[in-house]
Amino acid sequence: MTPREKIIYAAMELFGLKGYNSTSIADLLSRTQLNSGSLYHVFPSKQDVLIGVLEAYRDGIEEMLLEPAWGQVDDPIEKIFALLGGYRTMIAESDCTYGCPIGSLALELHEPDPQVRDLLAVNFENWAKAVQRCLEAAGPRLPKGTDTNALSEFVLTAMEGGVMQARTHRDVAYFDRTVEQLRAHFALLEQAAKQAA
Amino acid sequence: MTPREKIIYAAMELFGLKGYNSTSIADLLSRTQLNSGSLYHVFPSKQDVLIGVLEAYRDGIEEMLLEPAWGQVDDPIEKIFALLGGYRTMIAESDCTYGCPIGSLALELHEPDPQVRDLLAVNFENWAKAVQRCLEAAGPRLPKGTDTNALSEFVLTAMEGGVMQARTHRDVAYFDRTVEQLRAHFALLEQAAKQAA
DNA sequence: GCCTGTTGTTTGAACGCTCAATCAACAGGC
DNA sequence: GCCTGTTGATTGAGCGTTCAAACAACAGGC
Repeated sequence: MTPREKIIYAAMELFGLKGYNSTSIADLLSRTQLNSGSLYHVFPSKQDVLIGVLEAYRDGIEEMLLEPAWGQVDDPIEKIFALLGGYRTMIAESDCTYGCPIGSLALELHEPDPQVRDLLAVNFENWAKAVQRCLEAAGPRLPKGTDTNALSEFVLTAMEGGVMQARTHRDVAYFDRTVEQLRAHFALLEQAAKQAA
Repeated sequence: MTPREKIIYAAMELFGLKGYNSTSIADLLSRTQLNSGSLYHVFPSKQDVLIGVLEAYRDGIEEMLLEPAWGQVDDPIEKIFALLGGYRTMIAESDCTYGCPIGSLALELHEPDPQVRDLLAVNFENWAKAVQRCLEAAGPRLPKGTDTNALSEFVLTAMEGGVMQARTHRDVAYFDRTVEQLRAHFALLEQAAKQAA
């Protein structure tokens, strides 16, 4: 494991746990057992660590997020809810302290550099696109002319909002109810598509 | 205007603009033209300022948020979208840097004191309850047995997720599409209620 | 096999600065 | 004279970052 990997790995954990601003370089050093010079040899600044983390999320979405969730799911719409189920697991396993790392950073960083903001946006975009592919695969089960882009963004919206409420109340039930509402929405869409056919 | 009011007012602005951690006491002092001793005479710690802010949001939801949005709206379901319209205005007027103050704080503070967490939760709860009253007022327009509590939380979820994406992409359209999807959901619900009748 | 020069990496003390918080001194009304 | 509220320089911890020095690994010449 290279120093670079060590740092990224530790930063992913700590940024998620304490946030970016509240994670000090000293935190990263004690977690990785590196010295400050070594860290700064690899990353010229703290923000570069953040960029590295966001790139890692961007490049790892398939194997870190999608593949684990979709291992044994074929139905395209169930894949969407399997993805949400992955988040539910994270919330429950963390005693409801889990927050989507991208969403948390997006709200914590109020005036991010363009490079950072773009990476946040790209991460959201890739997530939504993965959902959109599922929606396209569902084909005629959704009403003709469905805006799959807008609907995929809506799924992301529901996930982020549900995670936020679950963490604030320290209660997964808030996430569960959000997912339940989304399920109802999909049920209504499928029903409408069937009636039109 | 008492020092206390000055501080709360300035803190509401600055916490929203830069976040809690990135707002220094010095920022509050220069904004209010107070001295540090005066501030600490009113608020024993920075966290107490935060608590004051959250209490102000809690106590001011009617006149600061609901009344302005509902001034000329009677239809209960349109009241919900008028409320969302208020957020749309804030987003647009701020060049898409606006974030719901409660949501931003909820995600920025990773290990908040119980008192702070409770205040965040209460603010969410009151917001959702206001929406829920609209849903109840809509009566038979929604399907019989609709879980108005869960649906009101879903509206909050949509607002928060939409605001988050709009700010991250610096583009109101993301918020608009979220609201559009929510409108579609309500249309389907109303249609289902009508068919059942 | 041995020395020498080079390159890339690691070390960790130190730096300058900002932060939240303090407190002895003071002012003005009653 | 007392008391409530204000002043603003001061404190000390913690922050991100720097840098001269040490070190390891290797290549080439002899």
